[in-house]
Order: sequence, then C-alpha cells, then structure tokens
Amino acid sequence: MKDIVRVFKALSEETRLRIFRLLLEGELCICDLMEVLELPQSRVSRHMAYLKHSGLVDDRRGGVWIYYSLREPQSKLHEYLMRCIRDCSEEHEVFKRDLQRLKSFVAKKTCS
Amino acid sequence: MKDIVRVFKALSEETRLRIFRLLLEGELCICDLMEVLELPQSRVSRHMAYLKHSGLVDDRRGGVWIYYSLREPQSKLHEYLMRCIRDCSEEHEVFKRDLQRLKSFVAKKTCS
DNA sequence: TCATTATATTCGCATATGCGGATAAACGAT
DNA sequence: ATCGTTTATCCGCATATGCGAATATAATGA
Repeated sequence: MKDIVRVFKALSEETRLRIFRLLLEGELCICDLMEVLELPQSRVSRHMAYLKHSGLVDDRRGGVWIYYSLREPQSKLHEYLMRCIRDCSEEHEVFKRDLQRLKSFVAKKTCS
Repeated sequence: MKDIVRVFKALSEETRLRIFRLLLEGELCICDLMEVLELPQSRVSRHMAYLKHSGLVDDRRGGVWIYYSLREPQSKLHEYLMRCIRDCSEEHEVFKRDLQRLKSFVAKKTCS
C-alpha cells in the first residue's frame, strides 16, 4: 500500500509529471530537462531525486552526465500509469509542447 | 494539466485511496465508511470533502445521510485510474481487508 | 593543479496537508 | 421546541512540500 501511495505522490506534482512524460521517450539528463522544461537546475534536480526515491526512475553515470530513465514497471499499477500518461498526453497542451520542444532539442543536439 | 495533478493528489493519500476503492463498489455514506475503515468521523469527512473538491466524487442528500459515489469519469485519465485501482486491489492486503469488511457490513445492515 | 561543466545539496521561507478533539449545522422524529 | 443522529467545520499543532539562490561535490580536460 505504501508503494501505491508513493507512486501517486510522485506523480501529483506538475513538474514531476512533465518529467515523467518526457522520460517515456527515453533517457535524459538534468541539463536536457532544464532546456526542454525551461526550469532552473535546482528544481529539476530536486524533482529527479524525488522520482528516483519513489522508485519510478533509475540513473546511471556517464562521465559528467547522469542519465535518468524510467525503471521497468514494478507493479500492475506502475504499468498502467505509464500507459495511461502516454495516452493522456495528447489531450494536454503542456505535454504536447514539452514533447515538441524535446524533439527540436534532440534534433539540434544530434546535428552538432 | 491542473486537473490531472488534482486527481493524482487526491489519490496520493492512503485513507483517500481506500475510500476510492470502496466507492467502486457503490455509494456509501460517512458512517458506513467510519465503520468499515475504523476511522474517526472528522477524518473520513475531511477526506470526502477533499475527494469531492477534486472532482472524483459526487454526493446527494437522503434525509440525514449524505451518500457519496464516484462521478462518471471526466477524462481518459480518470477512466484509467478507476480500472487500474480496481485491478490492483487484489494485490494489496489493505484493500482486500476493506472489501471484506464492507461485505460483512452490508450483509449485517440489510439483515436488520 | 586549475578551470569548467554537470549535478546535488543546503538555506530560509511560505504554503499545503494531515491529525484528533471539540463544536456547529442540518435534518428527522417525537 | 428539543432531542438524537449524521455530517461539516474549526482549532492548534506537527510534518511535508515546493521554491530560488547560493554553495558543495564530482568528473573532465587543459
């Protein structure tokens, strides 16, 4: 039960929801997220720590960067929520905008 | 977006999750929930107000009692979550126990 | 070693949330 | 009118959460 509550708490904040949605597209590091979300570093980092602690996110170090990705779903709930948030994002401007910004960001990055 | 966050917040607390699960079985009033959950009245009432304000729950007055029920799902997310929490409850002792207590409670009630 | 970049953490502050116990308000029955 | 039942709300308190700015830590490369 504690685990269900923890997952819902993790997703009951706008910044974390947006991060979670972006991570459905693949792993990202803090500075990617800062750029896409247009948010200050301390805020992104703090919420990543929260997500990691809640068991939704894994990290791995690669040089200076730390790459964050969604963990393999640990429960039926977890699985449902991933599908659910992916499906819902078409209905929400904020998500759509973030995904668009991610797309251009990745394009720009792989170019250079 | 605000609405998604509101729904997750509403479900990110153990008492409210348990209430939500019980309401999937049908409408209930505060005193039913007090009995089944074994929690004090102010606590149940406070969380009902929260759920109502979050748009997950409706109420109707019937004499002295106020009956609470889940609203028709207002979004894809809302729908997903109802299904999801119904499915997940088999995996969680607290939910199972609550449902069992609800069953005996209803049986006792309709007897008298 | 030193400078640079990426990330984590700390600080002080404001607000939200949760609790039980007490009190208030709404309704029905007598 | 008034009593009992049901529900809502208020109180004081403790803890959780979120924020930006500043600082600390970690890894890289010159």
